[in-house]
Amino acid sequence: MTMSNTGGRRRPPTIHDVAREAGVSRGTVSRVLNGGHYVSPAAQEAVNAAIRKTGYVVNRHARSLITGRSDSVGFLLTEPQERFFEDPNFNVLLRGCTQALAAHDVPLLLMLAGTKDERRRITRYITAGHVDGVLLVSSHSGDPVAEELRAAGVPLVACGKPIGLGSKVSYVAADDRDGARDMVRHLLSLGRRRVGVVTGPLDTPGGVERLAGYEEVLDEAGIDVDERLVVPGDYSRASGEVAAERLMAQAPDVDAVFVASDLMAQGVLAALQRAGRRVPEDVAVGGFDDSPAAVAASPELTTIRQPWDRISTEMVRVLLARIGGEDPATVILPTELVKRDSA
Amino acid sequence: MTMSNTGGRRRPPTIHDVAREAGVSRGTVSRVLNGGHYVSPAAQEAVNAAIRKTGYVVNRHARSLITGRSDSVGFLLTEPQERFFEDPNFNVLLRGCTQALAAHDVPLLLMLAGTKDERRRITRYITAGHVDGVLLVSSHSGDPVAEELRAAGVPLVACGKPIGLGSKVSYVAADDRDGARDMVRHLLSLGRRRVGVVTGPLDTPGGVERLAGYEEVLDEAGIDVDERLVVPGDYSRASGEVAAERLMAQAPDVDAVFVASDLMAQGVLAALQRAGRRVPEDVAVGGFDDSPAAVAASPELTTIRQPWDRISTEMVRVLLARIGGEDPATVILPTELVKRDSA
DNA sequence: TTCTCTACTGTGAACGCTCACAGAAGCATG
DNA sequence: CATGCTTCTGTGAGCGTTCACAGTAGAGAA
Repeated sequence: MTMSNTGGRRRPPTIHDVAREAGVSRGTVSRVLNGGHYVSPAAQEAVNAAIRKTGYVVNRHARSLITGRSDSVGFLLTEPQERFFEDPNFNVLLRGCTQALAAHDVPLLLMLAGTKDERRRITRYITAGHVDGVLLVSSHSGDPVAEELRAAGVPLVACGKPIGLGSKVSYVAADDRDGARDMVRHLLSLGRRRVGVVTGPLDTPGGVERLAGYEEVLDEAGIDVDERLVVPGDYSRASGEVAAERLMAQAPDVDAVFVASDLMAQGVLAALQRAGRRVPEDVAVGGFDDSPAAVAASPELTTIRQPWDRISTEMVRVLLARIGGEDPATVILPTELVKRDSA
Repeated sequence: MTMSNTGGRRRPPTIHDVAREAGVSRGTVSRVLNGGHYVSPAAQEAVNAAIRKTGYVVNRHARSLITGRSDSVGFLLTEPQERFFEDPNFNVLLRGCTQALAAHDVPLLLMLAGTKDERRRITRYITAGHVDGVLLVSSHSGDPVAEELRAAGVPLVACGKPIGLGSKVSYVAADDRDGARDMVRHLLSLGRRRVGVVTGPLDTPGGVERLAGYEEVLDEAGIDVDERLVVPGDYSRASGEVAAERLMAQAPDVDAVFVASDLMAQGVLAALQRAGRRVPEDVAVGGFDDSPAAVAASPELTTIRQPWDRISTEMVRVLLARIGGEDPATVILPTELVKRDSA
């Protein structure tokens, strides 16, 4: 009654069995397994046949023990997890990374650093070399886990530009600034001249960049930035409502708003409509993210789409390069303006 | 220029270093690491001090090589991935499993079996013993991956009752039938007597069970099941619309509908309202899942909540027990009726 | 012939750990 | 005093790979 799960599992074949089957030595089998250089075609074929026949699969533990690599990578989320787990874009990212890694036969270990305990455990786990590198999702500044990993020399690729980490960390990000520029240009092209902005948190690169894009386009159009049209937010829906009310109070003649997230834009829509302003007739609204909130909103939000699928494949490419000892360049990917009804 | 990532990483301490530091042998250190039986308090303490001092972390590859265990488990998704990745409940499940495993110091490997190639690769990976067990998310019948794993004797715990797999597979599920009973009883308690049902796909256990619960309660209330009130669906929003139209055509006097998923219920609401029926005044509607669709709908859906957080912790508990050689019982968890506006 | 070079192959050692075993020490029992 | 039992400790072997090295065979050059 205690060994119910052992039935059917037998000792798997080793490289030794394959060598005997193929009539060669362990060394030759190993060479075939690792690229096949300096192996005669005959031996090559014999080994492959033996592998097929025996159903041999390499024992990764034995390999790792000697190579010092684990041939696996971690996917580390240090953000407050609710925010990301509720964001479908996060799912696209996670799925994309998993699949891109699978193509290289590299397993992905999911790591969630919520509590202090978990953070310490995960840091030890990673610095002990149990993974070869880490895909990092963490946008708030001064993340201690990320800093510790960087200091320990763990290959790291961040999603979005990390704040406070040295230049040793590669990252892959959407071009926030350019996305913001596109949106604000679009609003101007509709003839609006009193364009407000609801920013993201300004201790995150995304928040800073999106605001910078807004200012650049106004500059370029010869419009002075009016401080009364700039209102801070924190990406949440509630902060969007508050911001919109402040905006209407400070600058009643506002005729367009660039909102740095779709969630906030939902709040902005609600506040505007409550105040009797029609969207987009009286005030045009542009969001950011192309989240499901964008189509759920009414009117449907014009917004900026980030290329999450490409972000994931690029993150994997860059991380594997970094693990391989290269020093790959950071990647900035273009965004896309999605026109719907709100602007 | 090619070894940028090696800077800062040094050879980590081994069990040997700890033994020397503590003035004991490798064996004693190993015993401390694995539970501390047959170790004197003095040695125990000396070893722990040495571990702290050296910063030693066990090399899991070396351990796995000899124990044959990997001390990791896979989280395998064989469903069409879109469906699950878009479902926030799936996120809760994944997060819950990751955290519950982390508490046991067991890493979770995320595995997505989308294409045929991926399926073959993953099957080989798992049957080769690279993970000790698998948390399985796969509800459609006759899943070949699951069957192969079961046949290979891999410890398996499914989420939801698996169809077509033998009794060797444990599972953890919400009590679909009881949830359905609760909802239909609730509809009857509102005085409704012409209660229809939009079923889920009847080749899934969930679909079958929810329908069974509906029939049981009608029986219990002495009401004959009217075939015209039973309409099939496939959990999608579109199928809900179609089903509602069929329902109104076949049984115009319908005054309540139990819909086997919130998504379908959204479709049902839309069709009913288009036909001029008021919800809940003319027709009461009950959903299932308590997904975000439930609160996004108007009126907000009365629905059945499944305890996804508990499902995940139970899945982990059962899997670890099974890996440990026990034969744990299957777990059925209670659901909860969430009353909102639609019924 | 003899030497060198290239292409290939086999062998022992090592990776860091656990496990089985042997043995020591302490104490009670015959 | 021998014997047995319990509690604790050290040692050697081995898990399945890779890696460095030595060695072989054959081709071409001197």
